[in-house]
Amino acid sequence: MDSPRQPKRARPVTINDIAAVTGVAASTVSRALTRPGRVNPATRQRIEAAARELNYVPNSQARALTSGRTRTVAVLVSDVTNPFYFGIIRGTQQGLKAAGYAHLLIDVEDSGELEAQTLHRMRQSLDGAILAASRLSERELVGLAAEIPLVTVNRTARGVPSVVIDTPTGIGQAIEHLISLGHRDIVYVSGPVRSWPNEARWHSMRTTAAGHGLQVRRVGPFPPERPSGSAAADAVVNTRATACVAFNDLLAIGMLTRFRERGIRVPEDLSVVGCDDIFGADFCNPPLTTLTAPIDQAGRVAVSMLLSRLTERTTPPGPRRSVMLPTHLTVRESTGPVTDAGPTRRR
Amino acid sequence: MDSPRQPKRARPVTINDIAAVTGVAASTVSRALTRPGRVNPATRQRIEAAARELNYVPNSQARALTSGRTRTVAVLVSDVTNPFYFGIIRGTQQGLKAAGYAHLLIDVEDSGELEAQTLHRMRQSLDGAILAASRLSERELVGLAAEIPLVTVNRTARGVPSVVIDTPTGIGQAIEHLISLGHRDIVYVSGPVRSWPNEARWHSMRTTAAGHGLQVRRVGPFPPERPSGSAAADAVVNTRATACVAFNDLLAIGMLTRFRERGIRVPEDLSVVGCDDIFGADFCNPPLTTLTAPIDQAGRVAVSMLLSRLTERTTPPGPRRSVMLPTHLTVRESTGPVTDAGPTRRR
DNA sequence: CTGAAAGCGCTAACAA
DNA sequence: TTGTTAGCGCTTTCAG
Repeated sequence: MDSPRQPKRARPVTINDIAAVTGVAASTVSRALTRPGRVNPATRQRIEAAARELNYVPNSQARALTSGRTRTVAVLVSDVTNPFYFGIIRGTQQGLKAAGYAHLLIDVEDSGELEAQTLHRMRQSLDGAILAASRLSERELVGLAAEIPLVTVNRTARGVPSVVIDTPTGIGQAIEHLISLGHRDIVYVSGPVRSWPNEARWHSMRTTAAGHGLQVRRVGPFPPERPSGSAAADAVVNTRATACVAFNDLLAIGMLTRFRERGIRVPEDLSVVGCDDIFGADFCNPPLTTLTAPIDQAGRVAVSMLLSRLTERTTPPGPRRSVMLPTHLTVRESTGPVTDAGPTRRR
Repeated sequence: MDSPRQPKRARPVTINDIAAVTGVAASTVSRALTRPGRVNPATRQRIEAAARELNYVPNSQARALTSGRTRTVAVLVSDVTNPFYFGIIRGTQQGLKAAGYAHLLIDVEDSGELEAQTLHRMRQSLDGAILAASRLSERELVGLAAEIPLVTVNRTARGVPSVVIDTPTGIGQAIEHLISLGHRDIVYVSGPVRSWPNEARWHSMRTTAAGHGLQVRRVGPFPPERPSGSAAADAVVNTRATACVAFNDLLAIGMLTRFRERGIRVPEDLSVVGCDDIFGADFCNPPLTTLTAPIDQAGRVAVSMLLSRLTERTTPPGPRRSVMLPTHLTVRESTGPVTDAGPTRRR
């Protein structure tokens, strides 16, 4: 017959074409393709054969229009530039692809407003969304969660499922590691004060130190980026502390560079601990002692929580509303025993 | 009236609701919203007011169904894990967001088959796609390009617009840099042989060296990942060359780690040059001399080429079918003058 | 088990 | 300038 081998942007094959070829109604084709078993095995086979023959691909817009499901999930990150999110992107990509969902990547540039707006506008084209590092208020988050299924990462809100990486507990380990090396004067290099993880880390650090009869100080806040490392490093040196814990690896790596410039030796003059264990933390100079966070895993878990919510019949109080992923301290070469030489030494 | 503040997943507002409220036909609402100017300014204002009032959000599936345009572009990478693609993802994300397009991220895992299949299946839900590091054959690529607008990155195919990063020319610079440092025995650490950039780099290296009366050798191929750096490093040492150029930074950084383990000093015993200048190349140990590639820019340019094709009325032979982006050599600390001590020295 | 028919929300002729 | 009328491709009652 007339099957001109799909010329440029040819009219795509539809279920009607299949119906015509097989001599059944379009609705039967639809059923055969979406709910086999609800259809006579014989006709089903004919339909499937025809579909294959014609190289049929279902039109997802049309499907979405009637079914309301788009098989698309958005992943919102606050800064595509930050390697931390690479892990999230990787993890969610893997999870979603395995489940046959499309992965819509959205950079909301640290703007809560943009975040809310985008989510609201896209709510009809999404089955759900994963929010990594949301800047939204609890109110906004809860409101949005009523519009569209949401899972947050490293952020909690009443009734919103979340996966949080337990860095605070890890911070406790880090502090004990430093104390065991003889450090008594430890400073926290703060990230954005409005960020939930930042405050949690600082709180945990203070508590742990207090448990050992120590007081800790804090410098900053600094934008959690590599260039801020310079100012942060200078601030730490100025405190005369012998060790510091940085909000994240990016900052810590930036600091390392600055210490090197200033002739301050790590770890001899100063011990440095980072957070996250991002790409690069193991090959910087010196390799960074850091809190290894299961970032990819967080992405995968977030996806599976979201998808299981989507496939639930109704909305019963899902079993695991929220999961906490443990971190562990990875000791490399940026931490060492405290020495007589103070951190103020210069070459 | 009855505006119950959108309860859970409420029936979304449609143009019919707006039509009812404003007392015009649905088609007028549609026009007012998509082609203002084709409608009476007064009624337009009433419609816009009502739309805002009701918090109307157009349904993109429905729009796509009739208009055929989805305002979605897919970005295919062959391995989300590779930092090189982070740059592409960043660049495309920025470009697409600025133009109001959605960014669908797809990892095709180095499989040409998966690549072709995915593209074919999604062709109706995409306005176009950007292929970073395609593994498809020329034939397949040209075929697919007839189905859906395509732009390739670092890959060319007849009639398919592309943006290619001119690393080969940069390689020439790198070789001259090494020669000027006194190196006469330089080896290429090969990436995947089926990869177009790999062959181009090798070819350029050979040609440049020949122009200086030098012969170069090649070791590998190695998977372009950090862990392969160990084997690559050992292979290079075995050649007794005094300098090497690696297919990419990932491999080079992996090699650096291995050299360090074996007590081989870089650059005293051996000079190392990478390619791409990915995140980390500047803070590894020692900081890597490498060919800085404008990766983000490549992503942005690819987007703008694609979008300009999409908005062209027909398909006239677009002015710039293909662009070439220059690279430059960034000299850091992994290259230095050749010394008497051979590279075979061990601690 | 299958067919007919009614939309999903929107756009695009074609009239008026 | 606006309204009417068809669909886009698919799913989903509701009959048969």
